[in-house]
Amino acid sequence: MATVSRTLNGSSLVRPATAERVRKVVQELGYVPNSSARSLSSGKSNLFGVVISDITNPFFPELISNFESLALKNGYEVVFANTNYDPERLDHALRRMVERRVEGVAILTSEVHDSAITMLRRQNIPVVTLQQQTVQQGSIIKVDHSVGIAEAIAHLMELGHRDIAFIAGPSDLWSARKRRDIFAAEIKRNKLTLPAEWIAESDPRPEGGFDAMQALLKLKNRPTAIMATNDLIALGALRAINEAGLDVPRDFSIVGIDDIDLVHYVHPPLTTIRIPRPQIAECAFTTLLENSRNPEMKKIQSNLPTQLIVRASTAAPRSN
Amino acid sequence: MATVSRTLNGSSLVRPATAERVRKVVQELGYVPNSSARSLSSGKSNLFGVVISDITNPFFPELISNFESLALKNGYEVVFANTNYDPERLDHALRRMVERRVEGVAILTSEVHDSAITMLRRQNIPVVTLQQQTVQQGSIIKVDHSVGIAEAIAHLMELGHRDIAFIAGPSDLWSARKRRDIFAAEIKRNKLTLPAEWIAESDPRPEGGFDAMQALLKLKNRPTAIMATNDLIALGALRAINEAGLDVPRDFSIVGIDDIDLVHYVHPPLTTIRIPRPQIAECAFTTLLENSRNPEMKKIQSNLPTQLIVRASTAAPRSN
DNA sequence: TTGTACGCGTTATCAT
DNA sequence: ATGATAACGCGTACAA
Repeated sequence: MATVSRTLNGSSLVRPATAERVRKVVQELGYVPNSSARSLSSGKSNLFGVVISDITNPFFPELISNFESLALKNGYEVVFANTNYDPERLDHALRRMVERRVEGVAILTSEVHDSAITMLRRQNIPVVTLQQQTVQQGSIIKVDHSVGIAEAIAHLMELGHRDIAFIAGPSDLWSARKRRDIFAAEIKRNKLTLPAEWIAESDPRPEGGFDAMQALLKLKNRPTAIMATNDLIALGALRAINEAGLDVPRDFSIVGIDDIDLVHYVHPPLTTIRIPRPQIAECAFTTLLENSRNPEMKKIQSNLPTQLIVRASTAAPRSN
Repeated sequence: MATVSRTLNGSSLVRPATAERVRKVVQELGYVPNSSARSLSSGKSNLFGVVISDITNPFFPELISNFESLALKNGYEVVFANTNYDPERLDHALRRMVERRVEGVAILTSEVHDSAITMLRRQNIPVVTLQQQTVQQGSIIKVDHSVGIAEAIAHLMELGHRDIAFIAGPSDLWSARKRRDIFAAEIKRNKLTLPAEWIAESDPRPEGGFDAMQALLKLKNRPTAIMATNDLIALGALRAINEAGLDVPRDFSIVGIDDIDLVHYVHPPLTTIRIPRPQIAECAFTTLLENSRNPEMKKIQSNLPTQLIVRASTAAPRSN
């Protein structure tokens, strides 16, 4: 029994001939080790948890895909959970992850309460979150949106725009408020005017952007450029513009955030602010890995840049 | 100890007062049960596995999302794996699922070898796959593509098209070959001509569609309509057409397959053949649930319809 | 209604 | 280099 275990775990304390014999029998019997028993006995789960808020937003699958590849390469497995923007589902998901004794959790949602994380910390489980002002525990991946947003506004101004609206995400999501505030601050810094009605609030999905844009189209004082808090919203806005018989970038310039692959494939390809997904995934993984090896739980902070990617959805405003 | 276990599992054989006391202590200690120990002892993992081939294709996240919701509602958890079209990763994923003693696996990839499934069947694990001719074991979800493809061709012919090309997926994927063959048969049935060069082969991602369409554009005898084996490929083709300065549907009509949400949000919105994702997810889940309750493992076969959804990417050909 | 004791499949510790 | 045996944390049959 012990020898079998040793063989399967590649211990060197087993005679090659014996190992061979073991492997043969294993093969014949179709024996597959039981990972529950394994982790119960060893005290190691070899599991990381990843929580995201919307698997339907292409931003996240790429994150997951990258994280999973890294994990597999390092002999870890990954459990996923999709909260669908529902805090209750977040709690459920984290709970289940604790039950599985994951060795670390990456919470890559836009909103996390401290209470959720406290549970994890009580169990001494390393946590990494995306930058969230409300959360002060665990390691944090900061994504510096201000640079990208500043670049975007500068780009639009250079093209001649002075009337820029912003379609924000739901204001109960901290990340959405944060991006909106950065936008507003940057607008102010550039001494542009920003009527209240140019800040729209939207569900973070394309439908939301569609609705928000329809509202903007009804305004008497229309902006000439639209920035959206994510690409999906920007796509929804684009559709609303098209359905109104108007054209991008002739009638409106549009800038998104995220740089999901699909913005290449719409017409016109979207100008957007790239959020470095591969780096986020890598950063989350390595942070978890380090934190789980070093139980001292020193907080790791990282700061990832954003960057404007200019494509065809921005141009000089029509009146120019 | 036993009383604690009973309390946590909601046994009625516990005096309410005791139960309350237990819960309080549990709360204070921050105790969370260990699911490994639980499933080791009970012999039940309460786990289903889901394997998909490309999490980056929006077709799959919706599948996952639906499946996960159903599972949670029924007290099950789900482990996912993304094979990235790599048969080796499929084997790895299935292996890990067996190690976790999942109570069923849904293999929702386009290609599965019998050998992979044999391992699962040896362990008496229920399996459900999408229709795959090579695989004869386990339950099967059939998706009837022929109806949708026939509808699409009829729709194009009604508009006046007679020259229809097909961008197929990689011919080493059985599902890709199958769709292509159905298309070819349907073309023949309608007595249309189908030069060999109108059957393009493509990577199943937008880049593939882009490249394939560029090749089609170089042809002397161009088709007037393009059908693609999935929506992502269709989006790639659409982009290639746009970049060539041409217009859809003026210069080419395009029909995709899948009906992913995003095809609403490109311009023009894509005509496509809807594959019923929610039903696939539900069918996969209920099949697994039934099969895992009834260890007799009777094969369940279901047949799901496809349906043409007409939007704005199809119109009469220009020459008409 | 509660507590005791064994077993689940594996790893780890000790002998051998 | 190998085998016996005690954990790991939970469920459960059985005793109390």
